[in-house]
Amino acid sequence: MASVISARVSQELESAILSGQFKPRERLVEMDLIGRFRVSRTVIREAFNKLEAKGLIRSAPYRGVVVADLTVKDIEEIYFVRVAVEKIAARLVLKNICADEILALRRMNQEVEDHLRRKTPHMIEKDWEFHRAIFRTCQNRYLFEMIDYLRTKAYIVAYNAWSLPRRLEQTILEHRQMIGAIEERDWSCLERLIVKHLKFSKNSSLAQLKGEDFEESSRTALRASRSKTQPASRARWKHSWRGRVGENSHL
Amino acid sequence: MASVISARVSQELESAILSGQFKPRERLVEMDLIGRFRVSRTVIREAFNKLEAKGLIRSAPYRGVVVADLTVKDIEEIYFVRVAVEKIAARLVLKNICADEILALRRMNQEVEDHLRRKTPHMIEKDWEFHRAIFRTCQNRYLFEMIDYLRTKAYIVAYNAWSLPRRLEQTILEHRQMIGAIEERDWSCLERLIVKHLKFSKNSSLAQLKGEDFEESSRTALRASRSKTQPASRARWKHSWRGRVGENSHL
DNA sequence: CGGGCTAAATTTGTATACATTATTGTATCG
DNA sequence: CGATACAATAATGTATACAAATTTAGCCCG
Repeated sequence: MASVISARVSQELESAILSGQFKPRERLVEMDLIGRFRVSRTVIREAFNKLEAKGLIRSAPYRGVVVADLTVKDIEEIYFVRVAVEKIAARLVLKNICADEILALRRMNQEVEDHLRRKTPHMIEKDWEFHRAIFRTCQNRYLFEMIDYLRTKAYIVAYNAWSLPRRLEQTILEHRQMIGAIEERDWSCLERLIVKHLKFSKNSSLAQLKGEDFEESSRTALRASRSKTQPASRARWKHSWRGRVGENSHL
Repeated sequence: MASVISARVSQELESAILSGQFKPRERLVEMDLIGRFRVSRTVIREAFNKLEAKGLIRSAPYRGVVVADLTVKDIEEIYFVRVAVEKIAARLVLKNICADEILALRRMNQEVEDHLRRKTPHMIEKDWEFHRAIFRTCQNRYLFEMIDYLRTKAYIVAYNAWSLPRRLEQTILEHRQMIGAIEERDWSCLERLIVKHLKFSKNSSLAQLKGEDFEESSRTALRASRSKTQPASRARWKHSWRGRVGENSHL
């Protein structure tokens, strides 16, 4: 199933979603994407399957695919679990990480800092890799999978977080502190850093969510006033299924 | 993506795997399955995608699909996380569950007991539903998803557990104790029950795993002695990719 | 003008044909 | 006899055609 080509498409689509190129609730139409990626519908659908498994899109029979969106409740739930799970993982990291791996983290962070200072387009994925590298040393594949899944999910509504003031400097500082805490096996310090980081991320997401609600409602109002000729009842229908499609598909 | 028909196929395949009809490392060939389910390869492949997301099968490009297998290390890792996560969820259950839901649990358990005593073919999935019902009341979709994912994963090598002596009576007792602990909001009792149950499941899985290793090695020896005419080097190759395919595909 | 009905257009679901790759079988050579 | 090279076979990956469902647009009517 995991053909190399559909993996590429899936990855590029994922990047597009996480970078905000496709916004939550935006529809993804197969026929549009075959042009963009120069592949057949089959491949697009394979990619859709992968993304649905990652929780980045939702789908319903004969109604297509939309980018997943998160409610405030989702954010609350996700971050509750993230805190719990990352704490557990962090404990394992301190227990299992060896000197080589700490050195590798330092080197990797050097690279991250380079990208952050030069604000390259890859800085976000480099930061991502750094966090993955840390938690991979917990030596528990399933714990790692979960952390990755929840982080990805959360980032659906976090693409604006990096444009916040002083975010870059803050990240550099946090990374250094984390490596320090790991090196000294300072459990309570590492825990504090993780919780603080997650709290910050959560607030970013919530802020962005509120911002989008605002934009959304103003856009909706605008459209409604422009298209008075259309039957209002149908327009509202179209809108509502998008918001509800596949709500329980992942439960 | 989630067409009704591929969902059906996916579900039936899942049952077949979890009931041991398809054994770990067994190969699933598309062309064989289209006959069994009377659908096209497209549908089979859709189902494969869903099952891969659930971690029930593994795949590699141009090499097809095999039922996932778990090593002893996997079992250790899975149950470590299950204990941690189910403890957290249980705390939320006690916090959030209401009288109606407890009543519903009692009714559901009555049904489970019926099936268990009559040893119907549905007893396992009824038990499954009961546990899902409990953890659903934690009111955290993501926590619930994880518990479900890990439980499913673990059951790949647990289809023999139900034939163990006194397992049925044990289950009935455990369920009643759990409901009691929930009703009285007795956190430490519920935690004890959960940990005990998981410990038991883990040991069942480990026991089954050892049993299969034994069967596997005797079967392999048999085959090797029968096919002396074949070049030994190639035969061994064929065997080794099956065991290794897609090992890192899910990480 | 607005609401409800039917038909066209769009979109997704399924089946199948063709392309690519891996595995198996066979022959040849050292 | 065993290893290698190459042809035949079987399996998966990709593209496309056709079927089914939904959405959109047009129409009529009150």
